[in-house]
Amino acid sequence: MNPTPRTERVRKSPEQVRTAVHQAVLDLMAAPDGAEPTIPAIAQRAGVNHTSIYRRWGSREALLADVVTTHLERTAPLSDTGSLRGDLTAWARAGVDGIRRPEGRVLVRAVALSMPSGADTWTERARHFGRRMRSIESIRERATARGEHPPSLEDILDQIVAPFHVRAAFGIEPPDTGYPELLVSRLLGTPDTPEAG
Amino acid sequence: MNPTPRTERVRKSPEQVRTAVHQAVLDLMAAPDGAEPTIPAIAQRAGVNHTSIYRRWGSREALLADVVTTHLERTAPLSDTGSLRGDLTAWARAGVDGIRRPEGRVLVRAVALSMPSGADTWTERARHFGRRMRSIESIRERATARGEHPPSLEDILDQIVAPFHVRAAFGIEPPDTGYPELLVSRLLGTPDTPEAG
DNA sequence: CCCAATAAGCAAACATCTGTGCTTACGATG
DNA sequence: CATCGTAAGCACAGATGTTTGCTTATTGGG
Repeated sequence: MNPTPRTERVRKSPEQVRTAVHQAVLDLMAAPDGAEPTIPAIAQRAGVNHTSIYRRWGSREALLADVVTTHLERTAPLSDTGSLRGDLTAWARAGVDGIRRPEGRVLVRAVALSMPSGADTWTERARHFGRRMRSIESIRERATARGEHPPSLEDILDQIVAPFHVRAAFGIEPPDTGYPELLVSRLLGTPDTPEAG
Repeated sequence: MNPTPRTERVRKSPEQVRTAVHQAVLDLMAAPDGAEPTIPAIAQRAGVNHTSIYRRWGSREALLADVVTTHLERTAPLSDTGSLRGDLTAWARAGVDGIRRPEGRVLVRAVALSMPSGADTWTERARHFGRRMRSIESIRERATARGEHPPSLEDILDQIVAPFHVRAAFGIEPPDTGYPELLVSRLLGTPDTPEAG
């Protein structure tokens, strides 16, 4: 008896769950409706039980933060080009590629969505954002070590990072040629001329 | 008999509901926890039944969009200073005041939150954003009418608007002196020198 | 003054999201 | 091969958000 083979329920390993969930998040966020995915929706898409997600990550914010850090660091291995200008341009070029293709746009939006909205909010948000700015900081540090004088983090934020976030958030395509170079030149001055500021 | 006076349930007029709900949205978004307010929460705060909100606005996005357009146009009567530089500086100064005080930060965040996340998303988002950029466009138009040659909308977006949105979204305070002038000078060049672009 | 249209309030159904206790598969260790 | 710790799956409960049918106060027009 028991002709019904109980179920072909195959249990995924923790690593499989992690992978499947990450992919599901990226897929859902890249989907045309582009809404913030819910935990149950992610679970279904990933083919795992939603309780696994709740127990492992606890909140959607934490999950998104995990996805972001994982894939951001994978996507941007931080090219060390040997010059401040080169590093910044590379960063910006990665950003352009990022917001031009859906799967990259996703990450930029995910950064915004993974912002903590709970209790201590403002300082917490700033700290969280600081974590995302580490790649920029390391670019500055390398420049300083080389004896260059990089602009302040704030100036880089305003002139390089901000345009990407706004465009990703609002769906505005960047110019298709020379945009990274344009942004960097605004910040550092044109390659030939001395700095303007 | 009937000693219990049934209830002193006073019904609000449509206009009262509208006002109370708008104010509740602004209050809740300015609150320290800064989370996206839910419809029931808004209703309770406003002292109205939540069904009234559902029936009238239909979705939180629509409600936020309504709040934004109403208060944005009230807050920024668009000072016409007589020069492109003056207008842009005034706009930026309003932006600084905006993200420095909670009740203003609210509007900047609300713009982001009121972005449509539904069906046609990207074009829809862009259109929605375009609506928010009208004030900038009118600044450009006035400048053109005066014979000035204003920068492209895109350049203004990147260099003036973007920094505000990013800072509002991530909780980063702007420099407390000269920030509007700094941004405008980057875009137009310093007042004394000729344009740098 | 009366009447019809509009929209607020109420209650209850409905859907969805969040969290908990328990069982059980998997993998590591001895 | 036996045992144990970890974490996935399941069922269900509780909280929260969304929607609908109905009643009734308010408003404006005849």
